[in-house]
Amino acid sequence: MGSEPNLLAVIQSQVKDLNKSETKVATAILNAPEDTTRSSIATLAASAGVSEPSVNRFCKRFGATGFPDFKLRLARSLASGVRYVSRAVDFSDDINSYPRKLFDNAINALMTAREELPLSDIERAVDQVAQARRVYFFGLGTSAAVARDAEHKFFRFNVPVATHEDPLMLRMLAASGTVGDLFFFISHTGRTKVLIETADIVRQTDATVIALTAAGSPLAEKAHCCINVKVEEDTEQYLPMTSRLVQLTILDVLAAGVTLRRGEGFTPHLARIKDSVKDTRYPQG
Amino acid sequence: MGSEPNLLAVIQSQVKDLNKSETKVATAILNAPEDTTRSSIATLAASAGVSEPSVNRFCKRFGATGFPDFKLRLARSLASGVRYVSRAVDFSDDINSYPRKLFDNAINALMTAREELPLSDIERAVDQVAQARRVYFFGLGTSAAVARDAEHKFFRFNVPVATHEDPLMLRMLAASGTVGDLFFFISHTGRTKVLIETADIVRQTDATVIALTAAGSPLAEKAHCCINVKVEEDTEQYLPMTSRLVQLTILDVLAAGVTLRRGEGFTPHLARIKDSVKDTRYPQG
DNA sequence: ATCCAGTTTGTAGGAATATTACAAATAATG
DNA sequence: CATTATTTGTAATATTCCTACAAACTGGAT
Repeated sequence: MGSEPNLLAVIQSQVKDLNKSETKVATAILNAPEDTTRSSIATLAASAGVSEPSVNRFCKRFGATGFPDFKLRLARSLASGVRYVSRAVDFSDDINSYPRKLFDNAINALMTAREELPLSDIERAVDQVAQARRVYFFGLGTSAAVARDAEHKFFRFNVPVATHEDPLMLRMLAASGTVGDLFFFISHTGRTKVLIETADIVRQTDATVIALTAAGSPLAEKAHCCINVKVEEDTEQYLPMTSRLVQLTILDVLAAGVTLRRGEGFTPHLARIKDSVKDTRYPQG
Repeated sequence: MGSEPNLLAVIQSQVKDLNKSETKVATAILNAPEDTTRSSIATLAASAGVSEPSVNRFCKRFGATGFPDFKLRLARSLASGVRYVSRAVDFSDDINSYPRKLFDNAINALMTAREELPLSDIERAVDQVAQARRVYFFGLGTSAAVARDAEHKFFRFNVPVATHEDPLMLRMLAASGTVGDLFFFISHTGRTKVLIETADIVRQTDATVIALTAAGSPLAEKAHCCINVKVEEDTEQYLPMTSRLVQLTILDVLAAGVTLRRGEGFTPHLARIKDSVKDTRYPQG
């Protein structure tokens, strides 16, 4: 289920390589894409001033099996595609535009990630976490908050979890790793020296390394199991924000996976933890 | 661009009011919505175990002019990312379903929030943060990680920021507030006693209270300015995860807002901060 | 010019698909 | 248990779409 590129954009970009009647069809579609999804091949052919088979050929040229399939793809593009272009915030933006843009970007990132979920890696990671005797979540900078969040999530599974930011602590803990210890590294870039060095140290022990980071990065290479997060981000502009959202969601997925692995008998335990904070809140009213 | 309600959601919600054959059609579609968009009315009728006109009637019942139109609407719904209603993960899920569900929920929450962004509140909050002499981010439990993230984001604006979790610290800092101090509370429920009490103390000073929390909650009432996050969440099941994503994104929005407020002359400062961590990473490539 | 290969385009018929009218079956009501 | 309303399916019709093929272009080469 590969995330197809926006169909309208594709048509637009290839419009100059088309022959006469195909060009007519292309412009007709580009002028009224929404209408196109509702019209029959005859209608479109008429409004483009060509014959029906020309339209049909046009559709096939763009990867569709026929006109109905083409309409379907077009409809999909329109639904998602409007906000498809990840738009960077700039100084010409105002309150009416930049919040939307940022939300759009966030949604986009999650949608993209959803289409490319590395399910087998996730499954392996769930296994590791579920079996671990001890889990460390290591992340620095922006990822420190993500690691913190992970700690908050995973302590519920009756496994000792910890987060650290002190590089010396990281190294020492890494060196102390043994069978059953799991070191879970979180990094947007996968190029943070401290983390890579720490992972190196872990690899000299019998402990396990999991990385939630960019595919192909140095950190990813050190890991026994790597969950790839590829989020294209204008990391020049601001901070990595969308990748962080994806990371958090993937950690949610892992937590859910572990919960499922624990089985139904585990829910009372989770409920007890939840109940424990009840008295810290005012009751709903 | 009228945001039509998600077709699958509508079907799901009305499935119990349908008659026998319509129910068959509904379940067939809900089981394989993606396939449905590609299949003919005959195929769907067969897989649902009903006749073609039954399918046709079903389509019309849900506002379509006919089956092709229905497929189109369905395709749009699928593409718009809100894949399912809010489907809770349960113990019948496996690796092929629960990761998707969680991502769907996350995307859903962000899309809903995007439609209801409290722009004027955001603007006011940006003002407050931009002018503040000092900013405290207070959050407990899951929101502690969000507060941490906020700290990471906002220190860049040359304003002293801090996070704390110790209730005693919270109270003492609250009491020490003066004009120009900004206390930024983050809470999913808005009913955490410690935070509410702390906000109370702040209100006895000349400092300002901002809350990123649920509308109408006790905490929201204490705030000078409240950014409402209403995310319906089966908080019974697991943890508040989607609301946390929305909170994070809103904090991103605020950060962007402050950046814009600071103006273009501020970018070198941001660049300097970014450069400072360059040497902690291995270069790309 | 004009012939020829290659390409493009349209025509027409046929195949697939969807809709409608109506009748049979089922359920609901008195 | 009869009567009415509702639901469902059958069969014919209408629509939409696709394919094969022929006509019309195009751009060289003579």
